[in-house]
Amino acid sequence: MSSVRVRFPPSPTGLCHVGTARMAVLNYLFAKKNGGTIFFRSEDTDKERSKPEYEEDIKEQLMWLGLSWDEFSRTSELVAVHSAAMQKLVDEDTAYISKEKSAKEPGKTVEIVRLRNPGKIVTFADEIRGEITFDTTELKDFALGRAIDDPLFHFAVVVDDATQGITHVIRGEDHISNTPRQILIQEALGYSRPVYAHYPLLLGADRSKLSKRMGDVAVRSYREMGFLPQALLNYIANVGWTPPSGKEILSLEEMVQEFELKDLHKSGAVFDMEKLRWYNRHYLLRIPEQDFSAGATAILKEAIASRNLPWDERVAHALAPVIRERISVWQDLRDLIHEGEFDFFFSDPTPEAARIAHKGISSADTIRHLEIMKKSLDGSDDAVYDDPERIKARVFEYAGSEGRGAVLWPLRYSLTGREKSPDPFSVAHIIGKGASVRRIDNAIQLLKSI
RNA sequence: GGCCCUAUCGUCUAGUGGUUAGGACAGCAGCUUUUCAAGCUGUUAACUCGGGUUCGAUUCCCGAUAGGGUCACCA
Repeated sequence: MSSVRVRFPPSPTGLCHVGTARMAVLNYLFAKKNGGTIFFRSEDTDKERSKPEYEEDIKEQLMWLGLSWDEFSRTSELVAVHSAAMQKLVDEDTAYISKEKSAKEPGKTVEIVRLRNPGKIVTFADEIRGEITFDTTELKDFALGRAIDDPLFHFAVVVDDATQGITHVIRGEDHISNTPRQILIQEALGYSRPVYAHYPLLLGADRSKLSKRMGDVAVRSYREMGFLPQALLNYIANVGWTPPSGKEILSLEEMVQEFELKDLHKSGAVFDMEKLRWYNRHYLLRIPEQDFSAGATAILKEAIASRNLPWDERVAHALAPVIRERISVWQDLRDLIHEGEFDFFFSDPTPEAARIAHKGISSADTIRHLEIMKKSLDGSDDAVYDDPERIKARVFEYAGSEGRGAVLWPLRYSLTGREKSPDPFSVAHIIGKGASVRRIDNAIQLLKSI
């Protein structure tokens, strides 16, 4: 039994697409599970649209996801092999050169190489879907190359698959209709047939093939939004495949252990951003505190600067736990800051006097409560501010006896100037003693002035 | 339109010739809570339709319908 050999055959005509990443993951899992070899084949047969930077992006994003490959080839560099194969077909009269008017350049005549289609019925076994049969007559004498030395996609694919000894072709179902013509080329060339497995496509919200029109499809975009590679990898592998264990959260190693082609689904699946966000939050919650803090600080620093607020390293660091509780993806943090949700951590808020008192509580009582809070917080030594729980312990008994809302609402509102925010203990901890006391005092003065 | 593929909650899915058709995300409710977020608990919601086969079909077969893919001198 020959060993397994699979391929990642992206065409470098655009940034790495999530569909490309999914193709790579599925092939990777199958290869690793079976101790196989992976060929990364850059299919740059379209000279006009292929760009080196796209090839770079695809490699970069796949590596970012944690994938790897064993061998690399570039279709354009194998043209000699393709030409020889095509020439052989022409010599055998299995293919012929046809002089035609150029479809691209009006007026020009070109020599297209076409296969003499035997027009037979082709049946192939698909590992996921069973037997699939086509009548290839309708394919006519399809084109193999724009010239003997300028192969078209299907021809190059077949020759490269055979030359590289590919045993399993695992690709999206959009290639099912391409399979019979590739088989015709294979047979003309006398190659053996690989095992085929066509998995379902990733769909947009409208259930059509995921495309740029539906929003972000570039892996790079997800990376820039702050999705973690494990989360994206886990998600794209799990939509369209269910491991026997039924687990939803799996590491790449666990996926390899569980992978079987037969567990791939048959029907297309809608790409669900909410589910992806859920995966991301799961992984974000598990990254080490130090790393999370460093990541949050970097984003905060830039976003806070863009709002022209003074930077405070200590505040930023203390803010990390609050941030972790509120975001699913790093981009959420940028959004939060740009919406002004976190301004009060870096500069004193401007509360409205009328909103300071809790509902149904008089201004006089509120001033009294705030005076006591201020005194209590002012009298606390700095160590108390190291831990929100200690601040809470400091004021909670009073709040409990006087009515939590009556005391805690004005305290929190004084500190944040917002109807909605994290709790006052966390806020006081983060902004520190000086700012806390100052803000409470501001609120008291504001209340007295009306 | 021809050909091909597919069909279970809104979404991703599990599953079986006899089940209270299970889970996850989202939603909703409650708890907790000064607010928000988080967390915890509970909960709404599905077998596309019509014929067969069968004692019995969500499950097997056929058809319809719907959705998708593909029909290049793109990949």
